Amino acid sequence: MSKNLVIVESPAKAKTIEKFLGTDYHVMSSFGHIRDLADKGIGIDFENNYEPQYVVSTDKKKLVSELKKASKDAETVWLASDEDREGEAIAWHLYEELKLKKDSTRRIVFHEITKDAILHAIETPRDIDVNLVDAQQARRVLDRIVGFELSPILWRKVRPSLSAGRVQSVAVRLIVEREREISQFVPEASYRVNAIFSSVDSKGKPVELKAELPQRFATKVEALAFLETCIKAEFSVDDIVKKPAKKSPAPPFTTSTLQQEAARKLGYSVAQTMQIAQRLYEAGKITYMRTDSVNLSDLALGTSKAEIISMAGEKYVHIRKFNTKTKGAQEAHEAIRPTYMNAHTVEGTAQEKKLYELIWKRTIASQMSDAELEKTSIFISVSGSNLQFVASGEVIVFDGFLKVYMESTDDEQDTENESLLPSMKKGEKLSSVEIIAQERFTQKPPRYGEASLVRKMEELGIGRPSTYAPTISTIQNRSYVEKGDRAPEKREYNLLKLKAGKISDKIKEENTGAEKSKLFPTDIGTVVNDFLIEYFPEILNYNFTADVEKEFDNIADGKIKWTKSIDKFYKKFHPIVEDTMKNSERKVGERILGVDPKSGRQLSVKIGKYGPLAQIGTVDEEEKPVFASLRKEQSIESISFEEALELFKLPRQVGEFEGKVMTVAIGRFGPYIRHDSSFYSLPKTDDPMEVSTERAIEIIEAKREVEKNRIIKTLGENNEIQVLNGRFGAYFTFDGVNYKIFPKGTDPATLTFERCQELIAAQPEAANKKKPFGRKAAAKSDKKEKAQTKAKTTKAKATKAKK
DNA sequence: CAGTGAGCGAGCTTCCGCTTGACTT
Repeated sequence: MSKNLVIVESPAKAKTIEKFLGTDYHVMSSFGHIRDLADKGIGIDFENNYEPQYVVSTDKKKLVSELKKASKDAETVWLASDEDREGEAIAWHLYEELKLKKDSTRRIVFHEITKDAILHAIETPRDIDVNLVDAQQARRVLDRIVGFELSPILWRKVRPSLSAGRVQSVAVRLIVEREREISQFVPEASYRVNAIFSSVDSKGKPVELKAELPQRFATKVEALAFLETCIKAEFSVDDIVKKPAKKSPAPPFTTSTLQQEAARKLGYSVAQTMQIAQRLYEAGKITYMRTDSVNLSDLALGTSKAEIISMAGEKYVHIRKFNTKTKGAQEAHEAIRPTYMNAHTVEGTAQEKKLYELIWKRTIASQMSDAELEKTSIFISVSGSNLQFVASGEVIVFDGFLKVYMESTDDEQDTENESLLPSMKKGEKLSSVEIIAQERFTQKPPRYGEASLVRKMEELGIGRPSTYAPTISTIQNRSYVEKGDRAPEKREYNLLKLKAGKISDKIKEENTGAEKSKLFPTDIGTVVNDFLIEYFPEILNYNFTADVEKEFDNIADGKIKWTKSIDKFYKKFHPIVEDTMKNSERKVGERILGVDPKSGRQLSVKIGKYGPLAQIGTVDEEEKPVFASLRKEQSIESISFEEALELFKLPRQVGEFEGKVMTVAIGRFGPYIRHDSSFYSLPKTDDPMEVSTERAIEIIEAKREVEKNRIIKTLGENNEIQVLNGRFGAYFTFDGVNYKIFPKGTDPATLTFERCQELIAAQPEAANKKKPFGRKAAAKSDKKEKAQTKAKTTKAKATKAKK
């Protein structure tokens, strides 16, 4: 039995540390927090000075009893959770729950997992910082109060099962407001002028030079006037300016910057990035992946230096210490870096390799020299005008860190690759090849993607490295926000071109506004957001978290008692909750669009039981209202009167077939024809408003034909196996499960019952190999989770009933 | 697997932050 028990938060960390400490130390992991506020009810005793009611989480019961046993057997227990607010609280909860003794308990901390750091920590133990623990209790209780008092208001006033909270509601707000900025955006046009000049170099070889006019023209008249003067103008090199410039590497990765770069460079979602990073961490390949620190350990700096020298030479080394700029960063860990800097790559899946290499490059680059550039600008004067063209070029004099890594940016539209310019002399005459004035429009603000939302949240100090990915899935799971694409729209622009002394004037077309994998607010998200902003502006304020963080700091510094701080908040907050519950109106986002010209009744849109709907008439009229669902891409906020009216043209009857009517409508899976209680999907090429009787019959018969050919044969005494024709070729089903037929080229007609049994036996492995990511898997796990909690609650109910 | 949208109003839902598995199609 070991004399010492060390408890850390992460099992991977436990494994590493145990190696450093030797046989006298047994290292165990708490797997994060071991207990939390009680889940039934609010878990806070308001009568008793906000006393938190902590319970050991059900999935931690077994672990806690193991820890308890191990702590009893040990002479000394070392609480080595992270050195931040949550870590301190974890230590305290362990102390309380394991009923540890003060004399035999030590609190130690280290921010890097190196032998020196850990041995040093063991030599310098301290007590649990009660003030820091209290700051965490205040954080926890505040979040519980906000979440559990706001959510029920939404259940009553908007829709059941909704949620609100300090972090998620602000995240949704960002997206709703961005969407409004975009829809209110009015693009402004101006004319940008580019020119191509030609000359000959010293050897008499012709060279071309691209230049741009820094000024833009507001109107076509001005642009045209400038081109007119260019017809007769002489062009000459007025000045050549060379300026040295520097580029510095970005700091090593934090959780947030890793998520952004992995999204930009590798196209991963934030959840994906975290899953892959977790695997690399567990395999000991990288340091901890949930961190807000850009700091590297001395060990890492040393090995990086050695690596750079062997790779590129001494002059590429520039050791740097980065400082975090992030609001509220707690810096309990190092930056995300490779464990061993000399490993340029790792074994593993393609995704793991790519992410690892990204981390390796970023880390190495952060310790490399600046890149040195020379920027050249050639100013070209135009006779008869005081405007000047500018040609700019950039040459890398010394590549420095660019040898391994360049950070990406979000706006990749300005990819004018500035390169080497031909050498020119002052006063040199140039002739113009062509000069183009192109109408350009100001850009809409971009929608947030997952990673750019994380960046914004981090900037506002909202959320923590461990919660970025979960928060993003929460707001999507609650259907406040949807990830989606937007097809580009065509836009006309004007192009004026001066060539060979003539100006041409053309209208051209460009694509604009295409978006991929961006976050869009849903109607329910918008309605909930507007409701919360109306009644709880303080909580939804972007600075709310920053303000309460200051308060928590004061608690941590011992300047104020946590219960006092919470009391101050609650006394203000709770009355508003009560008042809103009593006096606010139900919010369904109703918009009245006008009057239906046919019936003369009111046309409106709102959120209904099953989602957004349009409605003709009102419930208080004698005649019942008529309803129609909004299409997937429509929203209450932006739908027009005409578009809403259009919805009522379906379902529409398209005639009779075999004595039964055929109706065309649009359902969850798109347009369909219903006939004799069967459904027939409309091909994309058919417009549901136009489909004729003949065409509808054609579609029905086509599907029947496919159905007829679907069954190849049936096998087994009760036909329990069916061999069928599917979209991807023949397959067979048994007991509701589909099975592949192999080897390839097998004639399905020759299959026997016995052969099918063999194939069934062979399939489970094949099915297990493919692990799909994404919506399906997520929806599944969500469902399961729900089922589990349901089981839990029914169980709880049963035990209650027994009592 | 495609329709619904009043009601009797049961009993349910919900937060943030710290950690990893547990499941199948």
